[in-house]
Amino acid sequence: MTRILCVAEKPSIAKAVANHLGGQARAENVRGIQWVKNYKFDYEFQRWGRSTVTFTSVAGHIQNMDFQSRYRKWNECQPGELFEAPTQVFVADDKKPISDNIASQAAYANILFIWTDCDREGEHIGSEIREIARKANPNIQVWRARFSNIERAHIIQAAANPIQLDDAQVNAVAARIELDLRLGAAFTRMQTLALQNMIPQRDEVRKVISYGSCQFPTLGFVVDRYLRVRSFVPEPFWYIKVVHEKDGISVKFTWRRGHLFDRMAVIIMFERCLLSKTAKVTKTSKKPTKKWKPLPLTTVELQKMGSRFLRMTSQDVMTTAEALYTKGWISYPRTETDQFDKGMDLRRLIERQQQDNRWGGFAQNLMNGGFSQPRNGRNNDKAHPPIHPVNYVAPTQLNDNEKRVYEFVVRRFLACCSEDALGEATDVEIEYGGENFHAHGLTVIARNYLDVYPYDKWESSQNLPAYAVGEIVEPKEATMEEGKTTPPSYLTEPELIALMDANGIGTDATMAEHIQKIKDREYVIARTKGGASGNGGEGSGGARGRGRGRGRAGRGGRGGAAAAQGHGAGAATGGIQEFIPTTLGIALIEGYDNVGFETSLSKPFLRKEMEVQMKAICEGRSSRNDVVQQNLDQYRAVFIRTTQQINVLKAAITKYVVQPNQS
DNA sequence: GCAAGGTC
Repeated sequence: MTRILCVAEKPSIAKAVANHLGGQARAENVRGIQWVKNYKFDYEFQRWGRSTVTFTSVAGHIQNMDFQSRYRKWNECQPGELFEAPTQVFVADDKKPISDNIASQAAYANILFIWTDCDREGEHIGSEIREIARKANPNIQVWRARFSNIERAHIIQAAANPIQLDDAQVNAVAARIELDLRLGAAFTRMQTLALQNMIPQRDEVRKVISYGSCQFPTLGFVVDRYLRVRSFVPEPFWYIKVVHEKDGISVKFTWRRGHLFDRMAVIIMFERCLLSKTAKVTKTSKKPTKKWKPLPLTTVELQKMGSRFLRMTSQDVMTTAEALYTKGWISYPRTETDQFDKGMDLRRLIERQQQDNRWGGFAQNLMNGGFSQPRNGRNNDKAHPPIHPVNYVAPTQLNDNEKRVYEFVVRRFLACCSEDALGEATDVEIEYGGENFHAHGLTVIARNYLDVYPYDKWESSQNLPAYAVGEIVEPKEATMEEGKTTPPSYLTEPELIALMDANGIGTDATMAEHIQKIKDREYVIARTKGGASGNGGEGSGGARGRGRGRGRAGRGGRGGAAAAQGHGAGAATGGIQEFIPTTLGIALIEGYDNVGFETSLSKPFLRKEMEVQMKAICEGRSSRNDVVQQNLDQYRAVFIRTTQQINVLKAAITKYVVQPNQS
């Protein structure tokens, strides 16, 4: 019989696929590592016939890249040498048992069948597995499975149609790995060595002043917003407000022009209104409207919603979601997919939620005919389904954070499987002294998904009285009002995540880590929005207190800080984190901006560009070597210019950190 | 003492 070694990217996939192919596959322990198992069974492959199978897994990347030993020591080479220093790829100590397991299993196998996730990183992990297996058994044949979910039929299909590893994708990732290492290490050492002794150290530990292609743009977003808040100058504006009373209802009409910054112009228009005495109804409409139910849950959305509604940092949300996943309560929490596969049995998952006393009744309604197929978003990573509950767990078995995240995941899932909320929108438009004004009313007719999803708000406004087109009305009140523009608020965590996502900074699984990193490095401090103290709010002292002063008023209620209330543990109020750069953070960004290269290291363009180039490698339009060399050349120029003009960077540090009161 | 990406 043919002997086949299958390797997945993580233990859960190995287990699930092995059970689909082998029935109750026998699980054997692997020496030196608890969570990886070897599943043994026989299977009739279309291509290879009756085979003896070992199905195992790795746990992410097995190999790491670093410089050769001499270049790992900070004082044995110049940071600039790291652009060319020889590197080596090796198995990290904690991955040895995994690597050894693959080697020993491969030694007896005829075929290596790779089952890593079907994304770029998965392809690279596949190549690492291939390398280890070939070292142990040079004759082994290598294949790869193409699968996008772990439904039985789909897996059987994938087992029957093996393909080859895509070396273009492998090379794209290899380029990223090398660039991140070289640029990260070179700039980090250069900055740290040049600037460290200018920064007051709070304790004995020498703080690293790190650079990374993701952490710096992340910091850049925070600083950018901070500077906009600081430089904000309020501007006065004027507008006209009209109130009419009918059937005992006072109807407020808003000006079509919104507001204008020219006071005289508004005065003239306002006087025309007053002169005309009456207004005429020009348009009325009453039509059904709806509020769409949410899309299936992705990782980015989970982190945004979590930091907005659950009183948790995105990092805590991710750690908690991972714990819920490993315990078997929710599906894999790292996914970009916002579409449920048509074949997926969603009803079975809803059924399990019927026993809960908070949303069980709602789940029951879905089972009794209320079910509606979830909407499809635009993203499908072809590796994982949207995040959803897989089993029911009682709140007593979970800790506080787990309770919140689980509740959110369940409510979101049930909302997805429910109907849109329905309402009726009424609109009335009047013409008054040559100006147009309108009033809008909403009546919610069926709350539907809103009943299980308190994170969305949609409420009836007052009912508008009936108006007829052509009707002449006499305003009860017409006033000219004054207002002023309000400053933006500091960047909040959900906003930062959205910016990172939109600019391709980090991946769904790493964005929270980058945010944590700029906190750890004391580039930013986090505090609770609107409140006095936040957690982690002990930065190097800098910006705190300086950004106060003006404009906390009138931030507008529309932001989203208004959380759901009174709907159980998950619907916490307030508690959003906002980020303020420290003096060090501002100095770094300003310093690089002043070095004056076309694209500052703090801007997201460079990371985006790297993404574009990786795609080019994947599509065969570019090569690994070209991309690496081209980027090294580009960054080397920035590096040289920065070291030559290190005084520019030092000046920024002096301005903000050394003498923060004299700016 | 350095990065970012997987995952436990």
